[in-house]
Amino acid sequence: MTVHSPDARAGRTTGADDRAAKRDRILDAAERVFAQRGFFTAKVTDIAKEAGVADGTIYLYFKSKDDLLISLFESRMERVNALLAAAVAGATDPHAKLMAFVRAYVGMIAAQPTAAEVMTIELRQSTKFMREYSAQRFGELLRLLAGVIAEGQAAGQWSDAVPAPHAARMIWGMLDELALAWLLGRDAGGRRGRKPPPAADDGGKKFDIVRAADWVGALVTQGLERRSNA
Amino acid sequence: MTVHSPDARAGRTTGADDRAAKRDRILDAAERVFAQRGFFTAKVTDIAKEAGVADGTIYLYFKSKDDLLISLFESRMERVNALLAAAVAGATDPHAKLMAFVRAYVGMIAAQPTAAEVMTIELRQSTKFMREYSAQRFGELLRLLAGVIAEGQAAGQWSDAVPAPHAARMIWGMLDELALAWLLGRDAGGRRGRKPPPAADDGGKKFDIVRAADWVGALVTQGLERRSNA
Amino acid sequence: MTVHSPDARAGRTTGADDRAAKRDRILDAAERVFAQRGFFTAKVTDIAKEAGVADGTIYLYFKSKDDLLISLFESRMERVNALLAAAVAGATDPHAKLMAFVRAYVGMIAAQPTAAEVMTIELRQSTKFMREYSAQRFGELLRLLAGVIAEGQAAGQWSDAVPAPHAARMIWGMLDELALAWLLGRDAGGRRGRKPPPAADDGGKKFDIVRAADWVGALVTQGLERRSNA
Amino acid sequence: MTVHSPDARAGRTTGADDRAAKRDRILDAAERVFAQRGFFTAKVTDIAKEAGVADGTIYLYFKSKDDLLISLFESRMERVNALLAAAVAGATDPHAKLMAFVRAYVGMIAAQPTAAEVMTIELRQSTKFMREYSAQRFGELLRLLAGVIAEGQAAGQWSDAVPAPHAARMIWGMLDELALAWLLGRDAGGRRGRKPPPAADDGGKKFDIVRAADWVGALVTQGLERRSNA
DNA sequence: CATGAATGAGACTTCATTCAT
DNA sequence: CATGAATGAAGTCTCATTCAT
Repeated sequence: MTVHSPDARAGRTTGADDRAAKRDRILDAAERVFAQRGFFTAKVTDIAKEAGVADGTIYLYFKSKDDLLISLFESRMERVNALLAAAVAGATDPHAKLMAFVRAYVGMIAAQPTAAEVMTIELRQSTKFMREYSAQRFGELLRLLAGVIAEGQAAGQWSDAVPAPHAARMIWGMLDELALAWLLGRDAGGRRGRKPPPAADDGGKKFDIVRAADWVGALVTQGLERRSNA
Repeated sequence: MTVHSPDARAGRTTGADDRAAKRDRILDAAERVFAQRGFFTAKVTDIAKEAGVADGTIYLYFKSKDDLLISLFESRMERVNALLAAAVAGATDPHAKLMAFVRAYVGMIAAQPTAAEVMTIELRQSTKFMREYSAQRFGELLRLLAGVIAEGQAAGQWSDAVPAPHAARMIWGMLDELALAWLLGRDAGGRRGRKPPPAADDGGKKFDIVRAADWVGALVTQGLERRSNA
Repeated sequence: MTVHSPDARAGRTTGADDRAAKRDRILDAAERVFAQRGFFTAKVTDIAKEAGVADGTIYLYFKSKDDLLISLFESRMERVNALLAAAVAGATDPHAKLMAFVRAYVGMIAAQPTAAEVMTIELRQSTKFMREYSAQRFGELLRLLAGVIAEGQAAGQWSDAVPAPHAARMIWGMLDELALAWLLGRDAGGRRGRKPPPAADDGGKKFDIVRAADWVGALVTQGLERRSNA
Repeated sequence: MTVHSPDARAGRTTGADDRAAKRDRILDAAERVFAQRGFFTAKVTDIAKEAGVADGTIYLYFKSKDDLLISLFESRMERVNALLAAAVAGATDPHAKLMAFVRAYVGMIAAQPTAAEVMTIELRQSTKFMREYSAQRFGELLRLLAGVIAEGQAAGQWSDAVPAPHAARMIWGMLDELALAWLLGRDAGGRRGRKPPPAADDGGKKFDIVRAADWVGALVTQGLERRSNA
């Protein structure tokens, strides 16, 4: 039976897998198109074309354009959270966990800039609805990080001057801003050829995002102040 | 008062002032509507209604909806940059300058949350064009902050492990993320009544944004690590 | 009929034919609406309604309202030029060719007054752009006619007191003006019920446009002057 | 009283004259703007600016944009009809009258091309309403010409194979088409730099419109045919 | 399931006209 | 009379979504 199924050729397996595969193809296409055009500017037709399906097909897999956006966010966020959780789980003490988190995140940015661009720029703040929605999902990520901080504070290793949840926010803010700067700086000048004045560096031009992990580590753990005994 | 001015009668101001005043009224209205609906969702009609003018009047003051957005951004950004510059100028040593910057910013957020919401959420990443455009304007702010950092580093007071421009980015990221958390937490639940699970605090709920200045100060200058000699 | 054509079932034509057919339906509808309301006064909605399609459908077949106008002009002009060329080709000597041209044209006016009205009145001089555009297309028609004149002049049959291209223009002017008079006279009084004073006939009231061919023939070949030997 | 009137300076006379003068200024401005942009494309603001008055002022002299169009048409048509009538009145026999008519018309075209452009192109066929309206005014002109023809026919000088009113139409058509060709050819290539293929002359390029009077004379009186006894 | 032509609500923007000054 | 800022109706065009094939 499977042999004669039109989908059985080329090693394809079940219909359910086919369905999932096509859904993923659409999500990947949406990611590319959103990254290029932005969510509101992106047209469903563009995504369909990029995915190699008909416009109507999109609606067999997603209820609406909004639903597609949310599903994409969901999908990528799961991936991110899983990766970060694994990184943290692979370390032992709080400091190592923090660095693992930071390194995992910047590594991901560097490895998948298109996905990162969509996450960092397009998906986050598109609509009020999305904003509230994403807050929940980012919550997981933030709680993971806050857990690490709290652990370090509980161990007496880190100061508890800053409540762990807010410290987590702040660290996340650093990472996020660095990611944004790197992503926007990547193709600086862009299609408009308009370059910002190169004289005064505002940190927005090409730099090594992976190295930025060390900056975050340095700032977060030791701060700017020179240690008297260092 | 002087009766010979053609516009002085009946307390009327000059035509130029009238024009600027109405322009401002439209910008204020746009700010409120963008904050409520988001840029793409906001309709020109809504803004006109909010400003108490006819639809067509908008186009006597702005070339297009895009132009309105950019003008709003420009206007608010000037205000922000001026305020921060003044705060920094009022302080003497790098540490005081940094704290002045941070306090001025969080104070502004607290004082004008609607404006802050638009700046932090809507205006920043609306379109590719806007993104590039805003990058330039944020550049000013970042260079101001980077200047303070560099000054502290040059004075030997602060470590130069992190290049000043990137340190500025990171500090900005912290402030921005805290602002975002506070702004979204302010009316959490929103018009959809959907509340995030209250159990695990992710730092997104009501907190005192002004107090957050101290957190930033603490984290930036001393880091998390407990001083050996403290 | 042949069952193996994938589109032959149920008498359906090919998709390409469908597309062309609907395009034509829209053009026909536009012709009627332009004739009735004029190009600038005609609303896209009117055309859509007349064609029995949705507004948006127009834009699946034409880039803009302007494009629709141009396409209509193009379509009708091709038809006219082909008909006139065929008429001329079917005659042998210059005089016969001239009369064939004239008769074909007035015949067309009589047979398709709506199309003629749009060609003669609406499409010709709508915009600067259209004007330049149409000049090119009318050029073909004028060159055909000029060729006939030149042939007669070369054969020594006709005087070359008037250069052929300008003679062609003049003959075309006669035809055009007669067509205009007839078209406007057809439904004189129109929807406003305002009738021109019927006393003095200015040639604008109902007359037989087909007979006008003989007038053109008479005037063009012999002029008004009575022949001394006639 | 008149001395102190603000309008009395510079030899200006009564208020009524002022009013008429400004009305004329607006009409002249409208003529220029219509010639340049076309009736539908021309904006009332453009005309006001060209006339050096405020937008609202237009409405103190004309009921509407349509009224302005009609008044302009009226004004220019009166001038044309008066001129042609005078020319015809200055001649004695039908042939001379005909040539006087023709020469007066082409002379006018050559002398006032802007006015001619508006008459020939813009004003004639703008709207259904205008079309019917202009038919009446052109009627005068056509009746004048038809009178000349009829006179020649009555004198036995000219064949009555073509009814005078229709002969008048045809002659008018020649003149009109020549005028059109000359007007459009004047600035051929125009603002788009798109030149029609120069190879095949269609009579649309620069020629002497005044000489065209002779062509009309030749064609109308003698036709194309070579006289056997010539 | 897949297609993609068709739909039609709704957005932005223009511009003739008005009216308070 | 003159002004010109304001009005708001109306038009063109877009694009998410549907549904017959």
